[in-house]
Amino acid sequence: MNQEAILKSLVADQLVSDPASARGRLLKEAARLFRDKGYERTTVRDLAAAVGIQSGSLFHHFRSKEKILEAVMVETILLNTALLKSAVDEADNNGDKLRALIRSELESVIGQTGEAMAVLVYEWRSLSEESQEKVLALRDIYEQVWLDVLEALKAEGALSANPFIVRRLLTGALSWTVTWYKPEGGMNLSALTEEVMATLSLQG
Amino acid sequence: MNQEAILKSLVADQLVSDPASARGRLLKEAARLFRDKGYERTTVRDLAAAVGIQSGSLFHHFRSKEKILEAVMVETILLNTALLKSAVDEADNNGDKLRALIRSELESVIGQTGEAMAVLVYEWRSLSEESQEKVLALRDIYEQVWLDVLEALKAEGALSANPFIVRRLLTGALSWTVTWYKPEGGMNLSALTEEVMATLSLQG
DNA sequence: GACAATACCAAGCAAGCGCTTGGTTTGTAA
DNA sequence: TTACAAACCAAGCGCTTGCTTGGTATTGTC
Repeated sequence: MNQEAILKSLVADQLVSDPASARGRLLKEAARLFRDKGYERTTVRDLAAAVGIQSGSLFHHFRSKEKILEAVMVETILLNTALLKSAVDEADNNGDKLRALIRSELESVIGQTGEAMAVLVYEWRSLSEESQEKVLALRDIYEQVWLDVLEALKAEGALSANPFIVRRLLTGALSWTVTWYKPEGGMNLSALTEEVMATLSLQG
Repeated sequence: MNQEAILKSLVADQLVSDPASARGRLLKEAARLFRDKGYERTTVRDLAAAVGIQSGSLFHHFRSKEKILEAVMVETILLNTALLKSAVDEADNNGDKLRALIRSELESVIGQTGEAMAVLVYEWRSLSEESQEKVLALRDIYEQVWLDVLEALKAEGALSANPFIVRRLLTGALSWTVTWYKPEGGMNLSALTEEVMATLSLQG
């Protein structure tokens, strides 16, 4: 299943907002603004202006500004978990599975959902505690996909370090790419993926 | 030269505030608050209360709230560049130099200056453009220490990936430790350093 | 074509924000 | 003791914030 099909399936199940709907467009703009200016610096007037309505009208769609942040995070993690699972399922050995995970996460961070992924990583503190728990539970599912592959690699001797530690180091390393990676720089996603594999000394 | 001596030397040169002075204590509290709540969520009233003065009195010490953030960042990077250089100078082969760099950066991120380091990494957007340039110039000096060692490792064949990319991946990986590493968890700094080395497949 | 339900606007409120002001206390040195 | 600067306080100004309110278009359904 390709990315488009996965998105459509999630929209059909009402797990993710249709990007064409009013709600979906607002979440998209919110992700962009939250990443560019930060959640706190982004005002409800900014959000409203980005979709061409009055600030008060926002509260017809969301109970509060924070609920917008929560929705951005929840929908992003649901979508990317689905994409990650799909990617890993298509590979048939653990080395290729790891490569697929790295590439999928890089795509999430750098591509379409990049703005929302950055928000997910860097605006954590702005969530209320209840929202944090909700997002955390979803995050655990995502992380388990990674851990299954890393533990398999460890078991077959291809990895010498602790899988939990490796995953945490990779989380930081991959999410940080959003601050420096520019596709125009001459290095495409495949090449970047291979550089990460090489850094782990796990070539082809 | 140990950490204490390096700090004293920087204080003597007036590059870093004495942690015992009013200014030094304010910067310490500011770093803690900025990390815990974020720069935007931290009010000048919070900052003032943390050192036991009225909010207006802050502006006797700093022209604006943003100048406080700038000072936290500038002093942190100056101190940690000095610590990093000192650490790398004490090792005598490139493998050990890399180990020293990793350990030094982990100490910066996790130890005494951890709060300020987190601010340096995650509150970038809240700086004015002029302040960003000032901090960026200092950061380049810090980064060059890393690049010298990684390029030497590449030249001697111990590293297969691109040194620039490796450094950027490590920046993310190491700074992210602040979100998950707890010394009480049973793993000390030396062990974590070795896990990072192992992840790079560069053991002892 | 009636009628809800949904989506939106225009106006503004209460609270909190960074920062300023005018004046007082504290420390230092002749 | 006097002189003066550095450090601080008490009060509050002007502005922005998230959000509310009461009302008006727009849309979908039978």
